Amino acid sequence: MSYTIKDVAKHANVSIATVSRVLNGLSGYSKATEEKVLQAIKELEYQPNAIARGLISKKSNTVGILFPEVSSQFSAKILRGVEEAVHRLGSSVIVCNTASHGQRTMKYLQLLSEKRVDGILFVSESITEEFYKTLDSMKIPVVLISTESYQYPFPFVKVDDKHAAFTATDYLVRMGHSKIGMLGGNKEDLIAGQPRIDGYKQALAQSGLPINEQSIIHSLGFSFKDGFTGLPKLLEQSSDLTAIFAASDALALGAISAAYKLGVKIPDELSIIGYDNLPIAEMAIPPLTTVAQPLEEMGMVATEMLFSMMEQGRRVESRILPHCVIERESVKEIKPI
Amino acid sequence: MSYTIKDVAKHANVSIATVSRVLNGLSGYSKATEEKVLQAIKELEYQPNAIARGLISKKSNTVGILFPEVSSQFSAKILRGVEEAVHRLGSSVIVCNTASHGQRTMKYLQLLSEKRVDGILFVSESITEEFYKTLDSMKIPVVLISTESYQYPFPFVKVDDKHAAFTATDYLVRMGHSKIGMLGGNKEDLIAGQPRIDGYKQALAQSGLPINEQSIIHSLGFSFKDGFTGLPKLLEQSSDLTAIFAASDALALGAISAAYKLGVKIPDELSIIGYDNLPIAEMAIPPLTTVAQPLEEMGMVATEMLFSMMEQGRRVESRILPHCVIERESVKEIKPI
DNA sequence: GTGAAAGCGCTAACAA
DNA sequence: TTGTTAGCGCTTTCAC
Repeated sequence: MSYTIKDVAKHANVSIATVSRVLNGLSGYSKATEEKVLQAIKELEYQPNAIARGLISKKSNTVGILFPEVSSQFSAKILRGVEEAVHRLGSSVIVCNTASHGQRTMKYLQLLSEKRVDGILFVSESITEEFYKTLDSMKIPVVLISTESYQYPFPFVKVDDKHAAFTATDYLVRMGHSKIGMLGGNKEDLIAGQPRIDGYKQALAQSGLPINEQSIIHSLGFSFKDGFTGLPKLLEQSSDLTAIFAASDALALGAISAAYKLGVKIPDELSIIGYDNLPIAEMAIPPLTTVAQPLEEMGMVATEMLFSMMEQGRRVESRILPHCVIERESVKEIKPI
Repeated sequence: MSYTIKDVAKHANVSIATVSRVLNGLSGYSKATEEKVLQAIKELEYQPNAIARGLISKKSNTVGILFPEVSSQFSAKILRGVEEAVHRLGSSVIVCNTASHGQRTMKYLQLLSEKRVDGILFVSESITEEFYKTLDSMKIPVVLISTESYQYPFPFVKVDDKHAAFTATDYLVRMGHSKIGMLGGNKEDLIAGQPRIDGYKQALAQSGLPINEQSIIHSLGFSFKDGFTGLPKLLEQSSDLTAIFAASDALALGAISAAYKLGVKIPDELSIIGYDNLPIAEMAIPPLTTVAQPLEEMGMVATEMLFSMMEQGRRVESRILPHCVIERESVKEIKPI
């Protein structure tokens, strides 16, 4: 059992109130008592009990973060930014892996509520009515990362998916491509799925290029496997493609592996641009050209938003962070005909 | 402000002691009062305050985990296993990114101590005397993951690095290779660096193959970049190598990328086996044959060890988890001469 | 079967 | 400048 403020008080021959004062850097004691107290703290190696502090201050100095999948590179990068900012701001972060499972998410929300976390970060998933209700009843700030809600008023930080997809596709156009296919994620996904398809189509339309539904593959997810199985299908449907926009880096890597198996040379016979700029992008062969989302920064910005809501008690503006294309070697410039 | 046990008691017309009893599933009340209390809890949507509970029970139901780098795939996989087990066991996990920085680590230890976490998981890094002292003074269970300490008595869970490196190298031998090089990590690293080199040498020795220091590159780390710069050097020192054991998957992928640039065909001209079996291993071209560490399982097992120490108060045995080689396509079988 | 009351370690209002 | 005291929300004796 470690020492309490009482022990320190006794040791320093002062009251616990005085100890509390020097502990919290308040005024109301002489230099001499401060010395005495500090000395006692050092001698006893006293550590204030954050739980007792939390009980009275009604602050746990802890925030919760919910991921559909903590072990993905995507989540890990966001977590890195969050962890950095949270600690800089004097708090800790509890991580929860929801596995995109509603009931599990509810259990976590319950848990975080009982633990009296000061705020919640919600990543990638969409907010159901059930989530909203309990989030709302907790009366603590919530910030969404890499997702948004059209129905519920939570501030968010993300990239403009449609715009980023436009940028990726437009980059391909500028590199001389006109037969451009897309390896899409789940089109039911209104936040990260459909908007990227819209951006792709808009880029094509803006350059006067035809939009052909045969040139799009809609996968169920954004995974390597989806890309691996998706590419052959896409090439079968549209054999004259010279470039592909993949809606995630994992999808793109899967496509590259499939292309390798098919003997299709990247980028000589087929160019590919990805989306995310995960660490794997630069490990690809060839290194993957991709549209970067500033994941760590998104985590940091979201955390800062959360804290300013916690401190000032008022809502904060959502933030759209800039994306940019990272040129590597998976896209080849071709001469327009 | 949410409701307290007092409100529930008032609402149900019982004492707070009774509410506490039903909350904790203790005996000492009639079926009828239980109903009343449960009803009141439901109506008020009462949520017990875990902080108040923690103050009195002296348990925070929280454990801390320290990583040198949370955002690596390696850490993320371990975290996934830990998160799973921790929640199954009724706790939460606070993550800390030490950046392999001593002072930062000390700050986190301090923080976790003040938060009165029930246990600590320490990943990949080695325990300094300073860490040991504060860990020891916290008087809570500690379990090491993917590292161990020769000087301090913390139980650990890891793979047998030397043995796993032996297995990897021996696999290459069995596939007919006799000119085998190694892309090593930091040899100053007594836990993950040197043992893998030892395992490699032992496998060679056991098969009567010569050990040539020119066939080993010692990098500073285990990263993609290290592999990328390491391979050309290795090939320059020993141009007749037919196979390479890389001490990590990242190192192996870096080597594969470098080989690609050099025009060296994998596995036709050079075979490569990795170490870790991260998700990136199967995304490589060609898919990487590697020695798998069961990272998620390591996280789960370590967590279970931690909890059994917390509950039973006594030390627990360290665990060496089995490794195995995952055959993919980066190693070619060659006929012995 | 149920309630009153003490107290976990701390902060903050109020006195002195 | 300093101490006394009343809680924060809960668990747990100890009475009844």
